[in-house]
Amino acid sequence: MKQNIKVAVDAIVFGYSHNQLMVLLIRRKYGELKGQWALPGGFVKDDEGLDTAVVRELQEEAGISVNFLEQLYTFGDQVDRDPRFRVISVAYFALVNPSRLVLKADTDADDAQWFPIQGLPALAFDHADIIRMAVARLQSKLQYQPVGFDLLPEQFLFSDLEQLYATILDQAIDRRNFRKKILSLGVVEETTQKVQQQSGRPAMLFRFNKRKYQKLQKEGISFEIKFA
Amino acid sequence: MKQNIKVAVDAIVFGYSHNQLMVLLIRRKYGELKGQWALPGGFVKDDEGLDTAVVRELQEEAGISVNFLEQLYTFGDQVDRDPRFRVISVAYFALVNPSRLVLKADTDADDAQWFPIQGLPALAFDHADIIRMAVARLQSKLQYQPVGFDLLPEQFLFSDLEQLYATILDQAIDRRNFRKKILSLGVVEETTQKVQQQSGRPAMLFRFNKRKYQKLQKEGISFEIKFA
DNA sequence: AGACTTATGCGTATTGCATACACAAATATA
DNA sequence: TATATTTGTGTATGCAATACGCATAAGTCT
Repeated sequence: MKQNIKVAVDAIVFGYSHNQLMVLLIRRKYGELKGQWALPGGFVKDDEGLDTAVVRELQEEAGISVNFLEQLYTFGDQVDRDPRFRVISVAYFALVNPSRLVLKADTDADDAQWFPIQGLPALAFDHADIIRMAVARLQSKLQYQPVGFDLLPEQFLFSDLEQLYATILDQAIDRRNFRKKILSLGVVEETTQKVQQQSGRPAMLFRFNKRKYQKLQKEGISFEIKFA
Repeated sequence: MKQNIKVAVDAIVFGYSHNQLMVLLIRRKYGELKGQWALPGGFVKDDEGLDTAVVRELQEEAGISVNFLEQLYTFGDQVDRDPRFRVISVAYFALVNPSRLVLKADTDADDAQWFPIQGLPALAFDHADIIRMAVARLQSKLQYQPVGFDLLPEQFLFSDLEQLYATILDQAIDRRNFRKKILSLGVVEETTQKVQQQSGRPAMLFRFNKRKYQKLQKEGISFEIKFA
């Protein structure tokens, strides 16, 4: 059995800070593409699972562990997507919340960096395409799964959640209807704490109800078509 | 760069006949697992894309070409899913309509066969898991994409379409509401032909409006959440 | 101190779509 | 001719998404 194809994993890690959707990128240190920015990832070892490989690479390259991880798509239709040799890449979709957003300087701090989704640098390989697909996935996910939890801190303002949806979906949101919708799902709870912003009425802090959240994450948000 | 992982593709091909959901399986001819049933598929060549590989394998192993093909998932978390050596498999989801349902005897007719989803034989590798995931995908797809077209003949009865949904989703359907729903999407058109079944009122033949169908297939069926 | 600005929090009317359900039409068969 | 069988259509109800207005609680400006 002769076959000469290498298997890599890549991760698109999304974070949310300062009202912006961010993506984690790594500056390549070696080889032809040295200096270029790319998604974190690398080759899979012979004795490790694909999932294990992503987790390891994220730890090695950015010292980060994620809140949410799922397979996105496997890129391998184009034989020459890697200029060096034939590589197929299993791409993973990941989310981190702010408490894990800080990049440890395991590797040089300079090599791993967050970029806002609108201001990405030139990327190696087909990584720009991969990110585009990941953004689409995030957007659609937002509509049928309560994903916000994995991007927000423990406690947050309702306006934060609203901003997050507005930013990622890139559309205006009616605050009142949004609130009604989210509260009706029962995934967020009011805490007893208030927070004072710049000016205006102080806001209540909210937190996610983890149980209901995880339940809904599995089941999906309540819309199924029922003919019967 | 030392890595010893082989890349395979497998296809879950669904067909629909005699009011049953069918899956295409292949009997393995060689090796340790000789005689066992498995999904059609095989190793990817060094100079072909993943998508090309699936199409080729389906042609080689069953002499079949499909109506719909999309990537399902890549299986590679378990290192020993293939007893021979490390293999990751990119699984594809495919649909064929009855006009292509016939298996050419390219290979022995005996080696490729349709099985009803409820009556599958013992399967090699983790192929039973793969099929389970594919069925779930088909069921959910049915709810947000007009998939029926790729499983039905050019012209069909409304009751066929209804039966198909009922069979795959495994639930009873209210004929009147189903009809209303589907017609409101505008993807099916009445033809001028009537057909007489066993007894009862003769039924009109319908066909899909390909344009609207393809449009909806890309956009998804009309439910987005709009907060604004 | 009072008027104004800013942001939060809540309520109500409307509309559209999913659901539930009943009967007429057109054929075969007994 | 009556009965069974399958197709085809219509209407009432309820819930959820949308649209929209206003009160509340702060800071800020004059």
